[in-house]
Amino acid sequence: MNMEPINLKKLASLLHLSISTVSKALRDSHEISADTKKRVMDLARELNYEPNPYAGSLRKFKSKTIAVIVPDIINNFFIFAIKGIQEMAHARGYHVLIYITNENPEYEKDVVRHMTNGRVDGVVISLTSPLDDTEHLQALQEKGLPIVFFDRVAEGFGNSSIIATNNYESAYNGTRYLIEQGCKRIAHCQVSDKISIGIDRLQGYQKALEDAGIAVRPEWILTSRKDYMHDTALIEQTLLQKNAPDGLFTSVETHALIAYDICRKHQIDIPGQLKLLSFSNMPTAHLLKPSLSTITQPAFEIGQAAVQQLILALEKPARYVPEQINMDSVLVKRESTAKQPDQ
Amino acid sequence: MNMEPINLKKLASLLHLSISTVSKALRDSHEISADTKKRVMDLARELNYEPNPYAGSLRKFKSKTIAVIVPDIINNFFIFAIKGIQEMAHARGYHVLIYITNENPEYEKDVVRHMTNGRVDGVVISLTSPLDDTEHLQALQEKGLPIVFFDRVAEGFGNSSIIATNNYESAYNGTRYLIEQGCKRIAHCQVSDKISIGIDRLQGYQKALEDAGIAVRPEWILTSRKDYMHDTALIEQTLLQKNAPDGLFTSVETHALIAYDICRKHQIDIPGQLKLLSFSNMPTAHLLKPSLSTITQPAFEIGQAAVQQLILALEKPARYVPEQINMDSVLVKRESTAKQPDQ
DNA sequence: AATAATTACGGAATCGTTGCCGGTAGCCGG
DNA sequence: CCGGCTACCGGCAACGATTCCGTAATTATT
Repeated sequence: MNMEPINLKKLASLLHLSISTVSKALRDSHEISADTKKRVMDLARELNYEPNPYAGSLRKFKSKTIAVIVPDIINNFFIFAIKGIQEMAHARGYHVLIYITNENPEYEKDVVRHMTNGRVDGVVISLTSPLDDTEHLQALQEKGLPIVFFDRVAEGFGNSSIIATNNYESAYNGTRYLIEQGCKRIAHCQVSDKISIGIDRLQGYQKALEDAGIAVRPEWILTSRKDYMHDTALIEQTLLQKNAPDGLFTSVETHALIAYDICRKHQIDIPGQLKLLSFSNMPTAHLLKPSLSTITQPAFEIGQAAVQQLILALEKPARYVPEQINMDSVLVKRESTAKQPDQ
Repeated sequence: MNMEPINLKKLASLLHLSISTVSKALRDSHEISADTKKRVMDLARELNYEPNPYAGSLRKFKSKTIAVIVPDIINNFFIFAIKGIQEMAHARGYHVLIYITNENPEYEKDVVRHMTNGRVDGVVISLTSPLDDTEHLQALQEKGLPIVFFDRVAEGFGNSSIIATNNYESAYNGTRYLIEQGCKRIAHCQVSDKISIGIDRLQGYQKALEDAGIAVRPEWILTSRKDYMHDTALIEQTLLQKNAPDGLFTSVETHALIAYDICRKHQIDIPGQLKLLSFSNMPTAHLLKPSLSTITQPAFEIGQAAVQQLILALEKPARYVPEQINMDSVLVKRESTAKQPDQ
């Protein structure tokens, strides 16, 4: 069952040609006659010859492989982004190694560090590490590996493109929308206070409150620890306090779902007592009870754009200039933020 | 910025040692003195030396890389399975290449064919190809590459483990449950009539009908073409005909969501007019309106088990015997199948 | 004290592929 | 008839790491 492998040497001996001739024939070199090319290609096809990718990588310092590093996969944003990354990469002939850091900065560092050995030509990453702790990324840069950030980005990396959404504006508009719907006490649940999207979205939220003349209450800025139990307790306690918020703006769909569960448990009416708005790419948002108002990012397109930038950096380094691409997310208004009769 | 690479040669020259000595020292060989080992390891750590994986792969015919091939990624079953695969693989020191075939058998064949070149040590796959068209998998087998199937499996591959759920029993129990809830006219939407889970689930559905003395109506066995428009039209037409089904049992969550949309559009009451049951791993099933009754597979565990089997085949081929592991799925009863007062 | 065994290291081949260089045969112009 | 040109092909040295083998120096054995 374990057939002996077919390689150039094998082909060459069968065809009574030299290895280099076979190699050139397969690569359609002009140095080889049409006759010979045909003989070589026919036999290669017949024997199902597939060049060993690692031998080529060793010579050419290119692996035609990229890494995608994401904090989480149980999150529809990343699912759609990965789908975009995957499709674009394969369309351009690249293979995709996937790494899930589980929101663990130490693990992310490990993964990134082991990436300096030529296994991949470039990296597409959505960070879980705090913005002030990025030496592991610097190391990659120094090795000359192109990096493209998406969604959770780090700025100030000279060579790196950044693909993100208009987080500040989205959060501003979302918060203002909640205010327009009658909310006066809006809490915000951020994914982290140390990463880009956490900071940008918080600022948008704060600015919208200020512009409406509403004081920002620090105790209503909830910061996730990416721990289900902790986050649940934090949100629950906030929603159950006296004079509780009448609006909740969450930064990831997980927290919106937690809020749903809490409201069911304690019979808090959405949107009557609490209006809920969340960044989310859930395909079921419109089917929930009540349907969930969302700020939806173009996740698939973000993934595609990230890979396009990366491949540009890899294949036309001369023509490549790092770009900061900002895509618009859309606010989809549904029942969870509906204005009530008495409001 | 593009620092010169550090490899064994570089380390050797810096340490005034030979390449082979450095290599052995790093691998903790007994041939090397403790002194030298320490000198080597210290410098390697200081310079952040990472061995080139492809050079080793070339010599040892092992890449420490596996491929996971799935038909789709916008499907929570595969999401959780991929998470399980990923975690287990990384825990055992393997890298994971991901390929999404988009339910396209031709693309799957392409991917599999290009896998015979040593890029991966083994393959974890959920099939999209019909059961009677598996030469591409035979080719892998002949090359000696271990394959582990999960969920959508192919039998009769001597070397291959199979990880699946009790599809027949689950479908039987699910259908019987619908009957117990008062359904008399149950339609079934299968994912395909040519793959394992499609066939097994259909048989379970049919047997449950027979055992209840209900005739199987072929026109109520809907076969997906994995095309959103087509599937929507098919289900819509079935649900709108006169004497329409009073129960729908779908094999993938996508079709359940389609059914939700159709029912909303045409004001068909769930569960009043139509009871809905679906295989699904949706985290939002309990939050839908109405909440969705599901048959939920242990997707994460299936992914883990698949990789465990694969690594066993790779690392202890002598001790490895192909296994057929069947895990139980659970039927979660919710509103979409609730018995009505008059039933 | 002579031989055997052990320790610690270096040399060189090897994995499969690429690409530079060189060589031969045939053809043409001068 | 010879130099130069093109078309076509082969030899060989890499790429980075592993591993078999060889060897010198030191230690152990009888």
